[in-house]
Order: sequence, then structure tokens, then C-alpha cells
Amino acid sequence: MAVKLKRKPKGTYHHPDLQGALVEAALQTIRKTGVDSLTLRDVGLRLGVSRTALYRHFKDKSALLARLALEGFRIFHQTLQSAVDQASTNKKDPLEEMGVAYVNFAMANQSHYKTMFSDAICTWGDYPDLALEADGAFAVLVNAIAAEQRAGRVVVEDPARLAQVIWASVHGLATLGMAGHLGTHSDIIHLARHHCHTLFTGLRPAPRNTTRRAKSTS
Amino acid sequence: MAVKLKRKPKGTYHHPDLQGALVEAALQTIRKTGVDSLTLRDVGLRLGVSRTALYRHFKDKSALLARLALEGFRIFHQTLQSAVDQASTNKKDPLEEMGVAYVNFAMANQSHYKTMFSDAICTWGDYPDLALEADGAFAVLVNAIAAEQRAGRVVVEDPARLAQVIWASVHGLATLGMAGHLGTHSDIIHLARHHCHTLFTGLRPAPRNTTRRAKSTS
DNA sequence: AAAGTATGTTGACACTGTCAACACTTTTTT
DNA sequence: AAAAAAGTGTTGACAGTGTCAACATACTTT
Repeated sequence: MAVKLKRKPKGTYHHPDLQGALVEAALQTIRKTGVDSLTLRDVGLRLGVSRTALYRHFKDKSALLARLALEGFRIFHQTLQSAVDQASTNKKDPLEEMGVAYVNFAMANQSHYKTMFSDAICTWGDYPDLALEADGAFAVLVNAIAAEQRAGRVVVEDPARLAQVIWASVHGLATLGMAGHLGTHSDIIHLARHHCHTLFTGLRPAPRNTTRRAKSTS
Repeated sequence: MAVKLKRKPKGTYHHPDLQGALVEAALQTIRKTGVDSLTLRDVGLRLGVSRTALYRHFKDKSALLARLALEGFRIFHQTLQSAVDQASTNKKDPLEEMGVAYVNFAMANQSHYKTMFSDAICTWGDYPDLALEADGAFAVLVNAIAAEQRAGRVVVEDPARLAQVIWASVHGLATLGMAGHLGTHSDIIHLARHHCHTLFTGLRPAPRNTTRRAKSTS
């Protein structure tokens, strides 16, 4: 309107919580249009703020993405934990329930999940708090495995190592599922359940007297 | 040198096989600097050709990436096939050998593998020949599973379905491995072997008389 | 009230993919 | 053989991106 309106409505120059608003706006954007089409200009202008205002709160775009990933891992952590908790109250296999919850989370929050494992921030060393939060989520899995081992339902091997392969399995299901290579969402969930079941069958401690000849070791 | 040298050395205006050279140059670039930092200008100038010459041979950047992915799946197909072949001559578990070969390929050709599963071309429907070649590689796995089923070493379920979960497992190992979350290359290879072994233990047909109570459905 | 710091804005830059218009070469048609 | 057409490579330009420096405004501390 005015040729040069320098003065804003007075009082709106500083945003009450721009940092949080940026995260929220960015999250909405990636949910709608995907991570790759997230632009700093867009997230700024969406908040009625300039395109570079972001740089007062984040070092660069990667830092923003890392922050989104951090939020993701927080929710993720909580999701996995509540899956094992519910499994214990419902007398279900906690590892299987967690595996299903894992894949379900990824499918329901595809952009967010992709951000969490994006190559742009994949060197978690650059973002220590991110690494910490990711480790926290991973620990849920490790602890659940250790508990199953104590209950005699899972073979006694290094729990971290077992956790890695289980993690890889569900991560693979999630990745291929998101890429559309495994059918519909519900197809993938069923696949995940089936797969976890198979895997944990393979992970059961060997019974004392089996028809299969035992290996030399043991 | 000359102020306006319009005429090139005469005869070098047309490249003998620019299409192939572009693919080769792009491949070298992503091998060295990663997929994300592949620029059309760079691949052109690397061949002493202009930045837009590429557009006479590929519709756009995605088409070039799709072509790289196609080449990748060709090599991949061959790698998997030779893994099962060698397993059969060496009396080893073909599925386990294939799984290890899978992860090994991904780790040894990280950028190429990432390109093959890049989001930019993930809608394989846009590139029918790419989808075909990917299906070819997948078929190696399906066929190997079917063979193991006939040999009575794998439970009789839909081979395509089993192939999906195995694929997801090794793909997950490859993805997390490339991201650096699973240790060194050799760590990951051992992990892959261990995992495949566990998985195929879980996939063995149930023996007739087992100590574990049978399920209701036979 | 003044100084200092935190926060937001504008202008600019290099870089990217992509297209239109042109130039050169080869092939096909007349 | 001449002309027309199609194929192939080049230049100039454009919009869009992340990022920085310089400036403007608001809040905080002295």
C-alpha cells in the first residue's frame, strides 16, 4: 500500500516465540509437501516474518532439520515405550508390538521419519542432543530385548547387537514401505507383524532336546 | 585465447557417444562426491561440453538419475545372481550368501545404491524400464526362496511375501550401515550374516514332533 | 537515560535446473 | 547435387535456493 512502510503495527516486530513457531511451521510444511520441498523462505513468510529471520535461531537449514529430527525422536521414543507398556498389560509379545509400532509411526509420519534419517543430518555427531535423543529411543529396544532375555524368551546374545538387527529390519520395512514398494499401509503393518514373529521365532533359545543336530559350539 | 573463437577444432562439435559419456561421468561424480552434490553443470563441463548439452539425451535431471539407477540395478542383479550360483557350488546357504552380497554391494557402492532408491525417482512408474530391471533383481531373490522351499529348507508361504521381508531386512541393514549407525563395513557384513542366519532359522519348516505346543492351525 | 545485546529486515551473491533462441552437423528428400 | 529437415551442442536468460553482510528495531542491563 504505502510506498515505504517501514514501521510495522508496533509491537509485532519481535515474535513471542519464533523459534518454536519456526519448528511448528516447518513441521506442517514437510507434512504437507515433503522434506525436499521445504524452503526457508516459505517457512519464514508463512509466519509473516522475513526469509532470514530464521538465522537468529538456527545456524543453517541443516540445524533446523536437526531440530525437527530431535522432536521426531522424542515422539518416537514415547511411541515405542508406550507400545511395550501396552504389550505388558495385554500379555502380548513386547518386541512384536514395538516392531509394529515402529513401522506404523514411520508410515503415519513419513516426512518426519525421513527427516530423522535424512542424509543432510545423518552425521549425528554434529548435533549431540540429537544423537542423545536417538540413543534414548534405541535404548527402549535394547531394554525390551534384555527383559525378554531375562524371561528366557530370547536367546542370550549381546542385546545391543540384537537390537541393531531388529532395528534394521523394521527400518527397512519402513523405508521400502514409504517408497511404495510394499503395498498399502495395512499391507505393510501385516508384513511387519509377520516379519517380527518370524524373526523372534528365530531368536528363541534352542530347546534342550531338539530333533536338529546341535552345533559343535554349545 | 581468441576473442571470439566460434569454430571448434572441426569435428569435435558432435561427441561420438555423449549419452554414454554422460552416464559414466555422472557415475564417477556421485562416487566421489555423493548423489546430492551432483550438478548438471559439473557433469557437462567435465566432458568439455556445455551445461545444457545433456538435455538432448535426457529429459531432465531425474531422467539422468533414473538411468544411473538402471545401470545400478543391472550390476546389482548380476551380483545377486552370482552370489546364489557360488553358494550352490560351494554348498552354502544361498539366501544367506545373497543377503551378505546385498549388503556388501550397498556398502561398496553407497552413492549408486542410494541413487537406486532415491526419492527423486522413487516412483518407478515414471520409468518403466527401471521398474523392469528392479523387478529382475527382485526375482532372483524370489526364485532362490522358491528353490529353498522345494528343498524343504524354508517354510511354504507366498515366496513374494517372504522375499519382501528379507529384502526389507537387508535393505535396512544397508541403509543404516551407510548412515554409519552400525559400525565399520566389516561389522555390518558380520551383522548381515548373523541376521540372515537368525531369520532363516525362524523360516525353517517346523519339525514334526517338537517340544513346543503346536498352533491350532496345523 | 545510555549502552549493549538480541532479534528482524533488506540487498546482494553464487549456485542450481531449465528453457528459448541460435549455430553447427548429419541425414533425408526432392 | 541442392535443399530441406532433423539431430546435436551453445549461449543467454530466468526463477528459485541458501547464505551472508549491513542496517533497523526492540528489549535488557547498567
